[in-house]
Amino acid sequence: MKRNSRLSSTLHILVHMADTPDQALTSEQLAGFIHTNPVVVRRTIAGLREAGIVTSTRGHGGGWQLGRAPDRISLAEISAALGETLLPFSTEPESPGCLVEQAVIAVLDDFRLEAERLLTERLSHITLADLTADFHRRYDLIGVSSHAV
Amino acid sequence: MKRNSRLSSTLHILVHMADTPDQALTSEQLAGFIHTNPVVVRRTIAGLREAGIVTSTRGHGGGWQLGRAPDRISLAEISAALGETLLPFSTEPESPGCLVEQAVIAVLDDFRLEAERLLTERLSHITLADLTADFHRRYDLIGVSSHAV
DNA sequence: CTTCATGTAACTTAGTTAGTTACGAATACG
DNA sequence: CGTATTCGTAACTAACTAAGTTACATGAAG
Repeated sequence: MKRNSRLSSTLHILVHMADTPDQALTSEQLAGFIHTNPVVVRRTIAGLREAGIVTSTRGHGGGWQLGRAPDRISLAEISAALGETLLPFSTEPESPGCLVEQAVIAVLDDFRLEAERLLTERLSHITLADLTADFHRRYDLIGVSSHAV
Repeated sequence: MKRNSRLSSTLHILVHMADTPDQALTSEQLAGFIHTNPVVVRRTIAGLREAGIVTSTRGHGGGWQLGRAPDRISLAEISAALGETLLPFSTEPESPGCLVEQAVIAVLDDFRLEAERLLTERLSHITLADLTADFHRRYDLIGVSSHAV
């Protein structure tokens, strides 16, 4: 199965937004960060706007900004707002009435429910602020090492 | 993203195989259980054969059987043998050199590694025998209730 | 040596997602 | 004003994936 890069692209964009909190970034600029098209960006983060994670303003000087402080935006929320599934397997019944299938689906659904709870719990402890902090740590390290050389 | 039903279909097939341990089931019969094509079945469970989870024999009277006892076949092994990814998101670098991307990928990879470890651990505690037991429990319940009525 | 079954390659079809074009709606600025 | 800028969104195209299908070679049983 093909893996989805929307979560990682979106986080990339959001960290850039967190890094310039005083100015709105246009879809065009955001698209530049992840080498894609402005329309793709708008489409992708439309769900984040509905979740209040980002705000958008139209017209001159408009663009995108974070909807609240980075330490109050968790990866769990972002993932949910993107409409991503944490677990990729489906348990749609395909042979209604087959007891074997019912048993398989029951066990798999139990597992999925518990797994989703667990993963969401963990993702809810990682915030955008953690990502920007990690970024700045890396940035400072580069600075120090180039200074030292 | 579209969800993958290969794990659940394969489990369905395997429970049927576990339920008739003394006879080999043909791809044709297995395909019937999940309403698909024999070739799709062979292709799907080819990986399970390589993992020793099932065996196949050709020619007259041939077909598929479990490679070992159901209580020694875990869902973790099955999932791995299918080549499924437990987590659907990718972290391929797309802007090499971008420190923001590096930070995002580092955090996401950490999360994925830990999540995969956790999910695999849980899946390794669920065996095919658990599934067949659940199936028989359901089967007996139906039997009892129709007897009672 | 005929029949049955798997193994596998090659092709077709369907469905999903990214990318693109186009244009309407809203906002700022002179 | 009205013009430039920017988002919102629909519609289309292209690329990719996975399932389904056909065909045939290989191997085993009788």
